[in-house]
Amino acid sequence: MSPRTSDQFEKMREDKITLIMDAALEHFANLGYHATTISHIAKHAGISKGLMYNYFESKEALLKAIMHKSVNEVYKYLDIDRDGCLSENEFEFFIRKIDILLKEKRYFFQLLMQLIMQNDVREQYLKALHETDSLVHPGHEPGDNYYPLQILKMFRDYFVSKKEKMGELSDPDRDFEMFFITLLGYAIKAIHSESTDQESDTKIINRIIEIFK
Amino acid sequence: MSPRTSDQFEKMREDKITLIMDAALEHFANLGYHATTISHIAKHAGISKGLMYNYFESKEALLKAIMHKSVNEVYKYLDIDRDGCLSENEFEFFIRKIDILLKEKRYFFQLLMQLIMQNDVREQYLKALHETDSLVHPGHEPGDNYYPLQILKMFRDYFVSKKEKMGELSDPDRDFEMFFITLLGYAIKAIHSESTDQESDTKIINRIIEIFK
Amino acid sequence: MSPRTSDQFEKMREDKITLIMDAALEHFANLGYHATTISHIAKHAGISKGLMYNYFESKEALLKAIMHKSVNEVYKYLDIDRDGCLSENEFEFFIRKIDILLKEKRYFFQLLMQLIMQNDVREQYLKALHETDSLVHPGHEPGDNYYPLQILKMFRDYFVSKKEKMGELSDPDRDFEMFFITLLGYAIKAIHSESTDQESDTKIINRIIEIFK
Amino acid sequence: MSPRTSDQFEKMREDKITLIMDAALEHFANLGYHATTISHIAKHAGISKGLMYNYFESKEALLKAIMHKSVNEVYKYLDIDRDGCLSENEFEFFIRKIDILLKEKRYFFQLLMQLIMQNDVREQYLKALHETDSLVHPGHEPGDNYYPLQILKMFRDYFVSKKEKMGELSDPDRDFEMFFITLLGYAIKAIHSESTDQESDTKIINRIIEIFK
DNA sequence: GATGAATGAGTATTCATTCAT
DNA sequence: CATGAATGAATACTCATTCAT
Repeated sequence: MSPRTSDQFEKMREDKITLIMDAALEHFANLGYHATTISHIAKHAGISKGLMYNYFESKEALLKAIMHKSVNEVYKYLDIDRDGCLSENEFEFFIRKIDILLKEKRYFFQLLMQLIMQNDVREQYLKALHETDSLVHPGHEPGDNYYPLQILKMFRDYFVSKKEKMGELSDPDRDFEMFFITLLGYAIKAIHSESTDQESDTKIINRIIEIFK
Repeated sequence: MSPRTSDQFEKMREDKITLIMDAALEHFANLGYHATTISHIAKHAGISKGLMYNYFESKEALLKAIMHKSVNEVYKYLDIDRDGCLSENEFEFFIRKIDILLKEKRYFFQLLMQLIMQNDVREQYLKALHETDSLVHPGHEPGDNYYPLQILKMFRDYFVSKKEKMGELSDPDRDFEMFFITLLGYAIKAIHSESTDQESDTKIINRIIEIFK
Repeated sequence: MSPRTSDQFEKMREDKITLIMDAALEHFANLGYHATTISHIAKHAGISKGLMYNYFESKEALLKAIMHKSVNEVYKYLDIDRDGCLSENEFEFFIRKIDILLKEKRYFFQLLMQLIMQNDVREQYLKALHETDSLVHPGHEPGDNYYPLQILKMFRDYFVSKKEKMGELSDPDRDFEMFFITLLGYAIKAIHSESTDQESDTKIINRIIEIFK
Repeated sequence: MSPRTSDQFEKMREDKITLIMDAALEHFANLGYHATTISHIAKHAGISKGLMYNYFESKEALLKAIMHKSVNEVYKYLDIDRDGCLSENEFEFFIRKIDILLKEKRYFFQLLMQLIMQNDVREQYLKALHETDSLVHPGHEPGDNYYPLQILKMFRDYFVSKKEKMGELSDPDRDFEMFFITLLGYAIKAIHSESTDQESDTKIINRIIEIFK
């Protein structure tokens, strides 16, 4: 009888926004952004088409909101806000964390990969990532694009310092790139394989750690 | 003004088809299949929209024709129609061939990746690959999907026989998968990096050979 | 905390209605009826969309209420409910009153002009004016459309009687029409000119009086 | 059988564009821009909705094209590209021309008036008129907005020079403005009166000429 | 009364596909 | 064979109106 309070409205909004984003992310991941219609999303979220536009200005705004939120969640989970330096144990820990993320946020990574595969989107998206990165780690300028993402830099540093410590003859840039492509390949396989054969995946993760740690 | 022979006509037809397919492949790779319009393709190929429909039944038929042709070209180039067994030298040779292919058929692989990233398309496309595979290698049935692609089987066999020969303690399935994801990661990086830093790429390829040969 | 009397409620109601109508009139005048949204109006009036529907059945009902109210206010201000006959001084007085009205009710006249400019609305609205006119002056039937508005009749009569008195050779119908279009042109200029250059306007009003008095 | 020539296509395009613009202008004038739907226009023009977009980028582009074309036609008909100075005979001639224009291009002027009545559109449109004006009369800069339209300037000059010649005590600015609002009032009445009572109109036009010549 | 979330019919716009020439 | 005008179904988006609280 009495009108809803501001807080109640806020709660409703939050819930609905989450509902819509989840439904949209799933469809975007499965069908691709362009092939996904607002009708699809609305039906799957159990709302009317119009309601989506109460919360998101456009289909593209919805996509950006999803990506932004997911990227932040990933950042938060990875917790890279430490000294920016990896010990060997941290290295292993990180890789296992990433593996968990890949599976928990499978839809996000599927969508991310799709977007990155599109030449026109990739450049634009990488730029946005830069900015997010700069915001999270204020030490870096938006223009500073040698190591666009802190997390990549951290891993590269790991291989550099590893060489120093070991006095090895290895090439840290090459090692880093080998590590990067191996992880990339694993990620793609992991997020797209239907039967999550966890045992097989664990073997691979262990092997990656064994090789690169 | 002598009437053209039917051979000449056939030649013109082929040229036109190639023209259209090339234009379409480039756009599909850059913008994605859905975001690419027939108008775009036609304008870029220097023909009218209507003409496209003289050669291809639909946009989807065009896509399928492109994929079919490209897959065949790749098969042909890789020349896997031998005894199906890899020696060490052949292994190295293969990887180097694949690297060349990735760069020469960059647009095809970019498109292929995009398609494979889409859950609904992937399944369907993998099935089609099976069939192509079966056609090329009549020993296999379309339903037989343990080794969907001969080429994959060949590589797995390589790792199996390597173990046998070496009497090593390695796990050939794991090694094969490590090899697969490493190559996959490399492929994605190679086909999408703007500046084809050949030197850096060669380092990686050499390292891959060094590790897995 | 004593319960409000129904008079107090009625007063609040009236205030709210006025608030909404004022906000709506301003937006209708600036953007046009169709381009103005209920959301715009509600936000500008500082109320919710839903509340508007407590006071007005629909957007169109709101428009009609605004027009009705404004027309009545204009009628009241012009006070044409006398003997229906204009002396020369009354003529001058009237024109000056109209000038004041144009500026005080600028938004109303802007909206009125917009509506009148639309062929489909004009006819319908003129009919409604007739009825209002008939209500105010019960001597006239709704169908009687020779002198749709008493005020126009009064002015025409003025020009007729002026001729009679003066014994001039003038054509009262033509003079009336000249007067009408001059005032119409002045009105449009006056209500739409941003910088209300009162001096210049007064010159014109004086000139109009000089010519037609 | 043989494909159409470029010329044939061009002709078809021109015809269709004219057809669409005519249908659109009529509807815009009758219902207003916002209340007119593309479906309305398409149905009235006897074409599909989609076809409109072969010729005009958007509904707004269609409106602009119509206005641009009409303004140019009016300019051309009025032929103001002479010495920019009006003799008394030319003055009379002009007014009669304008009267003809008002009736021949009734829909355009109805639409023009509607647009000008909308505060937000007016400013924007006047700016566009400036530019058109500057293009037609290259002596004027876009920024020069004292006399935004050559045609207005010409008339004002007429009243200035009239005073000089006559040595009268008149105020040319006031006279010009009286002339302007009279013509404006006449225009509005003329383009909106259903029964084109030509006789009555001619009387008024004659009177206007008599007064202001 | 008051709120703003929710609806859905309606509108502009796009684009694969057809077809007369 | 070749053209591009033409179609219409589908899609993103808007907004007056309703309704649970």
